[in-house]
Amino acid sequence: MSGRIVETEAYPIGDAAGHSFGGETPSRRSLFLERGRSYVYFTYGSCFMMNVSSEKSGIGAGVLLRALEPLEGIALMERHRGTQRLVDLTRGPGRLARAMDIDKRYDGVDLCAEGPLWLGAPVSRADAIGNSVRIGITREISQLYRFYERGNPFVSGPKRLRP
DNA sequence: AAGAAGATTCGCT
DNA sequence: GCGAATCTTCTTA
Repeated sequence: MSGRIVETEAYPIGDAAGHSFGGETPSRRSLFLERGRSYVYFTYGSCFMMNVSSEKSGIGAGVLLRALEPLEGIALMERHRGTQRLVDLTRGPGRLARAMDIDKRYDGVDLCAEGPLWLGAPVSRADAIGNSVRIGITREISQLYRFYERGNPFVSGPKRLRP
């Protein structure tokens, strides 16, 4: 399976809304690994979400993957998600992880190395990038740390946040 | 040992 | 648009 990343959110160093805020704990260890590792966590009783660590070892920060444009393995993603609605397959962080069958098994893996899960090179040039407040958080709500490709139908969130 | 909150999703109206 | 579902982790006693 593969997809083009069309929406992300940044949780930089010292961000009070980030999981690294308050220091390193066993479950959040991966966020403190050197840049390019995956940090997968479980929330709301039903959703896994995937981040890419973004700083050097020992410093907690990362980028949440919020949406993909599905490219390969769409039939398999449909099976994982239990729907055939293409536009809903990977629109949102929980759906994205479910479609790709990403769970704790992939927590901490090196996304820049050979393995079951990795980040590839861009397959096409990105259209204009919009930004907005982050979705679903209650702290640091004035920061515009959500980034998305304008007009892409696979971007999540309310319409007013994706013109 | 118990309680509350959470980087969401789904179904219903 | 709204509320429930669902469970891990951290906080407090």
